[in-house]
Amino acid sequence: MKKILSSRFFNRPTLKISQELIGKFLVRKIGKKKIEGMITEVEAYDGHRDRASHASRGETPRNSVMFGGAGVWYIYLIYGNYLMLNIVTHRKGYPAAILIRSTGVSKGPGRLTRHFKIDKSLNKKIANEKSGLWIEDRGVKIAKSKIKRTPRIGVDYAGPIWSKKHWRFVLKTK
DNA sequence: GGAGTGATGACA
DNA sequence: GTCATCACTCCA
Repeated sequence: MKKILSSRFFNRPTLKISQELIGKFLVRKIGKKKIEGMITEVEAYDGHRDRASHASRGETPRNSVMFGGAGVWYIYLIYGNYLMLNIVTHRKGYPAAILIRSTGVSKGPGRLTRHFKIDKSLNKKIANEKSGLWIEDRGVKIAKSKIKRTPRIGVDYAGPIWSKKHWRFVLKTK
């Protein structure tokens, strides 16, 4: 069983999707070559009230894609070196996205984008075969007990209320 | 523990 | 135009 996740899948509450993304497959296609890996770690950024989210300061040229429709990539540069890969969720007008932090074949969000040869040209593109970057359901079932929830990484600046929310989802290795 | 790195956003 | 900040990684 193999099914590409469509915008319908992503047009739902962010935290619910975050949990379901664990065990799905990230697929990158460049020409005839495919790079793929199972998603093992994600973080949710949900709504304009989330102080850790780029959307907390309102809409800007960079984050405008978060305010748009679901199932679209949000890619941006951080610390002058690393690109972050996010998938936009929730309905149009509600700013939310999920940061894909890790797959089985790469550790860390900056390493992930490098491994999958993701660049800024994919920003604002729809996650499907046409754009060359998408997410698939391959029928892998992950029990809820196998998913660990922790606070998000690197968001202390957002203050205790938001930095302590358990919006990071990680696949337990054993 | 600390440097590197450059786009972005806030402010003037 | 300036300036501080940052959803990270690497090396010590």
